[in-house]
Amino acid sequence: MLHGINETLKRNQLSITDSRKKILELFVRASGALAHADIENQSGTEFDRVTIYRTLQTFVEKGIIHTIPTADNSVRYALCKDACTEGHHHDDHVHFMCDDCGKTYCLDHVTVPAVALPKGFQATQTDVIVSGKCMNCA
Amino acid sequence: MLHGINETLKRNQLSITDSRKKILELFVRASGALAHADIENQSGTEFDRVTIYRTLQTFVEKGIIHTIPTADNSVRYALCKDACTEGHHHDDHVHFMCDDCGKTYCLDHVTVPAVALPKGFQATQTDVIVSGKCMNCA
DNA sequence: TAAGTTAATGCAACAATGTTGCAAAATATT
DNA sequence: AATATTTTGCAACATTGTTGCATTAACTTA
Ligand SMILES: [Mn+2]
Ligand SMILES: [Mn+2]
Ligand SMILES: [Zn+2]
Ligand SMILES: [Zn+2]
Repeated sequence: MLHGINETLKRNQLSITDSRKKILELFVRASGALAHADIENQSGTEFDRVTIYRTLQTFVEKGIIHTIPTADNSVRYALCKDACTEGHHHDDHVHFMCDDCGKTYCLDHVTVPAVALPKGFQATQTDVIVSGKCMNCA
Repeated sequence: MLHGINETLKRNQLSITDSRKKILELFVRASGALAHADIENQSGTEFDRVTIYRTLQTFVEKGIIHTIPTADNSVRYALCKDACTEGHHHDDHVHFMCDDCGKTYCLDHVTVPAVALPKGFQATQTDVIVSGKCMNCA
């Protein structure tokens, strides 16, 4: 699966650089979501902080990863598993944050329910964040 | 309705100070949610930035206001209309963010749907954030 | 209501997070 | 291999949030 990384970058018309390869690899290996700080920790002093910010931003724009809204207002990112493309995300799954271990999960098979809005409101996106105890901590 | 402010503070065993009165008043008057910056703007140089942070924190702890998770990761606050008490919030309503005007609404009458989680996951809280166009911008 | 007690505020200093411009380095193209 | 393009690292800055502590304001009780 490791060589899929270069292909993912190519497919998205991104030049293949050390930081992009390494950061994308971290996401592929990760079982849950990653925060900026996680990436900074796991890659040591290898890359500049700014490079990580820019790489994450690029990946989001290309539809390689998506951001996860959290109740504690810390930004997290996870691989897009659906057919997301540049400027067009389709990550309509529920997210789960464990209060115990802090891990954030993409529940890819739990789709977000439809919400009936009051008259006049038009939805374009719905985010659902569930928190509680995860399968490892329950 | 203005004298309800002092009573709300008393009921929550908070001493009545200028900053608390003014900030609570801003929430009562506001039709939507407020960010820290909104409060800072609307109160001018009247209060120190730190005081605003501490007041908001106190109000959240007491169950007077609740935080709203947002997709763009900016903290917003709104009055609790349900029976929230110290350390016990019951704001199980859907939130709406307008992409046009930026306003955040508490849809008090739209309750969050139940979500069926995979085996092993235990929910304690569910947040639903819908974004799109609000009644004024649609 | 005045004195004593308790709690909140303002200030300064700091920490964390994120952004921008630009020269140097790496990647892609020919 | 030479050139053109993109990305990176660095420095500097902006924003957001936190903490300790002396001053000030609010509350309590006499
Ligand atoms: Mn996800
Ligand atoms: Mn609300
Ligand atoms: Zn867990
Ligand atoms: Zn609007």
